Amino acid sequence: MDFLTLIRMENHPRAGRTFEAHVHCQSCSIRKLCFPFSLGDDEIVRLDNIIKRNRPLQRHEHLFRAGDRMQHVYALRSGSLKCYLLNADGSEQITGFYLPGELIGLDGFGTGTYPTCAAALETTLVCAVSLTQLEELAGTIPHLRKHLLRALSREIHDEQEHFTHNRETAEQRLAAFLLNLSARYARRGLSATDFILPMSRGEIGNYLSLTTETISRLFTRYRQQGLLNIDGREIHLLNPAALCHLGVA
Amino acid sequence: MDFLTLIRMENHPRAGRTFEAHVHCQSCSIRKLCFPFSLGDDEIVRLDNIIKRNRPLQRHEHLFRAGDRMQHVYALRSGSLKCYLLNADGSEQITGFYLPGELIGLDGFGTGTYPTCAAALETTLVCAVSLTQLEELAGTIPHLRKHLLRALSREIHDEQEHFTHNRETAEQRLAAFLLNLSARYARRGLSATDFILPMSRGEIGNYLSLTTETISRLFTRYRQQGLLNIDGREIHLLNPAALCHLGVA
DNA sequence: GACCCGTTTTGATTCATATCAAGCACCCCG
DNA sequence: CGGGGTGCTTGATATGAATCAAAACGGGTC
Repeated sequence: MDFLTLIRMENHPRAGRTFEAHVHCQSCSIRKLCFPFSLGDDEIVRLDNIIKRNRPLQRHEHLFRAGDRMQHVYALRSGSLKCYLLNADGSEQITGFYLPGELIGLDGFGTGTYPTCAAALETTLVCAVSLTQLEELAGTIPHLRKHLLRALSREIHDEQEHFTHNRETAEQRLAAFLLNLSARYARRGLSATDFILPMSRGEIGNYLSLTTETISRLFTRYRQQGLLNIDGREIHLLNPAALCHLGVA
Repeated sequence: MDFLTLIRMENHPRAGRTFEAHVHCQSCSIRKLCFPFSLGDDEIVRLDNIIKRNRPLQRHEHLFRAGDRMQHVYALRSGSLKCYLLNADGSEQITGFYLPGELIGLDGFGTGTYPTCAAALETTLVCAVSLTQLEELAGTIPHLRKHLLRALSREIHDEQEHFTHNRETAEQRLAAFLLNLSARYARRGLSATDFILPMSRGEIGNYLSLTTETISRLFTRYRQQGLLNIDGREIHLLNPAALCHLGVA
């Protein structure tokens, strides 16, 4: 039995059995992240009723692939995953990394099929929300309707920001990326300065339109400048302010 | 009186007076582009009732600015405009160009304020849809609800595609840009091979993360290769297939 | 017609990052 | 314990587009 499997079983002792039994939106610790608005008791139950909890995905396993019919929107419960487009030549272009509480698959509304593939970066749990039921529910719960529009809209803005960074130098882009991750971990109550990168240097590079080599060199340079310590995927930000300054300068 | 003003008056003889009087969604030639789904007579009237038609915007005039409270979503009726983010240093990053039938301002749902500025590239007419009324209407017209999600979702996908192009060469990116414009004009019943670029070389460059000089050099190169003719902003695609091939290769 | 200002074109040079090429570290596995 | 795979690091070189610079063009104004 390999290390990952061990970890998985430790975190999720009921792996292999269904997860329905003991977790409900009513008591979910990250509900405020997925659906951050007040719902009546009745409404929460209706939301909970249409949510399926899938067995855990393992590293490299796919949640869906580009072109699959969109039947669910997913909320990430634990772990992390990446979404990527497939280029004509078969290479992948990572469009985003997702952390707990974030919604995945919203970009499928446009055509009714997912435009991207979604793959787990580590052992990952998601909640699946049936599309047809979600759309119905959106008709009767104005808050939910508004939230969906917001989530989509925010994703557009994120893409725009991400795009804008492309005109900056490699140094600035990586700094902005690290700070973005840091802020997202902090929102989840985790350390803003110490965290584990769930993705490889190559994946970061792919996402930022840089090469593995450039990412690696930049980490070395940051380390030499005393901005951070990094050992493998374990990162410790020593001077977030300076990193931030890089991003702006 | 300058040329632009003349043009405006010629196209829009009622400029200065209200436009409400004579145009309705019921009879609008591009309604299928803004809201491309079947509505009952009653529903069309309800949609039409919440739409305001503004006086024309002139070149460089703004529809809204980044940070403005989002009170309307806009449908472009004629002309064209650009949306851009303001960077910390005050420079602009163009996030998109809009043609008739396209919806503008959807990315404001996220925060309730527009993240971008929107400025007319030429004399331009828009229909303004009140946000609160649109949200109400979305509650009762499922098609409309679905369409909004679709429009947003599609915009995400467009951003992703646009982003992906960033890893390609300048030559490929400009080719993809021209073909994209061409396809959009064609959808509007206009020529796919002959059209006027509503934006400057600098604006194209800004949008594609390239410099004015590079855009200019590329146009010269395309011309030398017999791919197109271009005179000022008047463009004539001679070999779209080869241009397309560039984009893929 | 003379001048001006913004846009476009063209050329020479520079620079950031990709590419090519090794070597290293770690982990799994036999 | 040794072999092989994968991901990471480091170095040398190449290159595509930016930058700097200047000239050409067009339209608008006086």
